[in-house]
Amino acid sequence: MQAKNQAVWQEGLNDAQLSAVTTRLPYALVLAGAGSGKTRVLIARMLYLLSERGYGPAQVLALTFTNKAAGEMRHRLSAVFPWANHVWMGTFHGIAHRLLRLHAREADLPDSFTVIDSEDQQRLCKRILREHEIDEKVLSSKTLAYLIGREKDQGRRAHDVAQAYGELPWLPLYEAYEQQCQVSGLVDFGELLLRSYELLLKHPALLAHYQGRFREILVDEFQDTNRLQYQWLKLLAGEGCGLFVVGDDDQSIYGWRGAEVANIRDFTETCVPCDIVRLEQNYRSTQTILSAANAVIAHNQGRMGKDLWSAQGEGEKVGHYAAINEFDEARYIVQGIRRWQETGGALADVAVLYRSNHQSRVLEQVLTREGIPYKVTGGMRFFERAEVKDALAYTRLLLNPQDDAAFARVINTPTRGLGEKSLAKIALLAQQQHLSLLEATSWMVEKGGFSGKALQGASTFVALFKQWQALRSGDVALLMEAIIKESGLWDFYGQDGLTGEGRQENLTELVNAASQYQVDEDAAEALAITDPLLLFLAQTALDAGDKGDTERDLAQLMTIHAAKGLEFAWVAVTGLEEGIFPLSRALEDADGLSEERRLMYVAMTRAKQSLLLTSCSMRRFHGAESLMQVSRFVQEIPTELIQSIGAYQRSAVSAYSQSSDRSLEPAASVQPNSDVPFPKGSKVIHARFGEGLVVAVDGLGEDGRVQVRFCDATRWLLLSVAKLERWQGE
DNA sequence: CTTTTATCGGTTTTT
DNA sequence: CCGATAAAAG
Repeated sequence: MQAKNQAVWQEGLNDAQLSAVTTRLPYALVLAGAGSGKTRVLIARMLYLLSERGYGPAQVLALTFTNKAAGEMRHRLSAVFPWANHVWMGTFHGIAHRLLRLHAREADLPDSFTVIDSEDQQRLCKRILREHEIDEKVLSSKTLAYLIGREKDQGRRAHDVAQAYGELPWLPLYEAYEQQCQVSGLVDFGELLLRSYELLLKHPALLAHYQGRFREILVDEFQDTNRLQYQWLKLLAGEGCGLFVVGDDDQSIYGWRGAEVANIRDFTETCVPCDIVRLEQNYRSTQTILSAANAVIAHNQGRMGKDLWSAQGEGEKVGHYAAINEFDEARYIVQGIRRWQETGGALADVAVLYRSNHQSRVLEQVLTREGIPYKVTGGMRFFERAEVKDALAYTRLLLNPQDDAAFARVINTPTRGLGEKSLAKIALLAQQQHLSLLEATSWMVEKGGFSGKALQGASTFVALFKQWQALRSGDVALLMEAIIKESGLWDFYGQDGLTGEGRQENLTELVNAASQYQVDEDAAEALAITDPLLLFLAQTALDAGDKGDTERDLAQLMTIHAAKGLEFAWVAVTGLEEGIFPLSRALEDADGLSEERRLMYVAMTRAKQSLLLTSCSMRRFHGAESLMQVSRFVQEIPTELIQSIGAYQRSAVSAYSQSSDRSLEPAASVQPNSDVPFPKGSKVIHARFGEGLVVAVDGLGEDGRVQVRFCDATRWLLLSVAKLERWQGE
């Protein structure tokens, strides 16, 4: 049996991977380059510990950053190891959540505490700003939520910040926020970690219990840990527990969210003896793609150092198309995708990546027009949709009447005549009598605190909750359905026409989800929850609810952040322009450019076979057309690795190009040959614009385009699109 | 209190 | 240019 397991975990590992998997040092840092098989190493390590070193399933803890990664790990482990579901595996937040559920009392939380997301957090901040009569122009709720979040990432509460930096003007707001959450039984994402950290710190017996339990903790994507997560990790590990962390400093792209690459260096210095293993063989991309990516990332300072190599041969050159504008850019990408399909490639192997979400708009337009089916990943997630959150807020309030945030969300959704004024009255009473908003409303209904429309609305609202209380312990799906229908949400969204229909669909989907979540006994056990309604809410809190629909053959559109960890045979990275990528606002930070470059590195290393970079010389910004310069990242790729299609662009850039020999000759000087059907100076006829004179040529053959001066204007035309004919005029 | 009109601002987002 | 909020009219 041992021999069989050994065969399983060893299978197909290279020397570096094997040495990482079998290290006997208590601490190990695996610097795993993109596509170097890091998930495989993590799985193998777990199997090795379980089968070779005699660790029990309860003695191992595996931490990831995404539910997806945790799910994949669990899936792959359970394929070879039958007790996989006894291993604690989850996201940092998921495990912290579990600790808080198990020890809610010790953590000073009500059993029914609710996890709130960033939007709820921001709404709460908005309310606090209003209560403190602070204009959002002075300090926006967004900024406040961000500031609080960042401090929690550092492990600092309001009083800690005051001690460290003195009284900052927004600290009373942070304090009010903490208080509000405590009273309402709310826990935000940062709080999950901070509270569970304090839980362990304040209860030595509990800490001793967990430190005695775990013999090794494995961490995926270690470069993304923030200070608090790192402290949390070290506290939980204590003296006797091994730490096996896997990461890549070059792929740290969440610095803006508190991730500290410095944790990697600190780990090697404070956790000794530490085995450092580099995984540099890449099993994903061609050597050309890797060399290009290596060249770009080499411009960053202070790296751990790592050079990826591939055994897959050189492959084709990296393409760079300098488009006229974003429509031309999208059109060229479509052309590339078509060609990929013609060679037998599947659409599911195609990814179009961009720096910011809004860039998907034009791409979607053109892809739709050209009939290429696609899927946009990211953007609005299921459990973030307004209608879904509305329905869940009713549920939250039913479960926990103290939840003022939930109350504020639904009291007038759908509209029932309780606007700003009524809400202020309720809030005042609540504050004076130390009641929750719901209790205050109930009191006012009985004692005649409302009049007319408001009374009508408030009493139906209060009555609804009494009614639902009876369904409270029954079937969650039935309850959800009752809530959605009887609250009026269903009809409310039904009025919205076409968009309303979609919203109603989502509400139906929510009812389905409710019936599915109830069956998950593993989750119930893990979170030590018996109340089915509470279990449902706890489950949805940390879950985006996206269903990966991979069954259909669709091209994938997503931000580079969303693409991390994924791979595609054919990849286009768009908007490679100064100001877009690197993003101008990101450059304000000291480390901003480095992080943008790491993002570029991540983008490039997604590609297995074919990598196309595109840039526009003109882009519609906030309404106005602006001239763009090609991104410095394109310039950082050695000329011999790149095939420029919009050649004239490259010489026009210059501002960031270090050496002039890199820029190509202007395309106008390209000699006429069979690849250039309309050389400069030739006369052409266009079906719509009429007669014209070619004033510039760019690119070759089907990829090419020409600039033609017609009688009314001068236009760039794609040869693949425009039907030009030679005009043998006099 | 709700609907319309003006003004403003505009990254990335695993949890 | 678009979408999200804030004052002004219904």
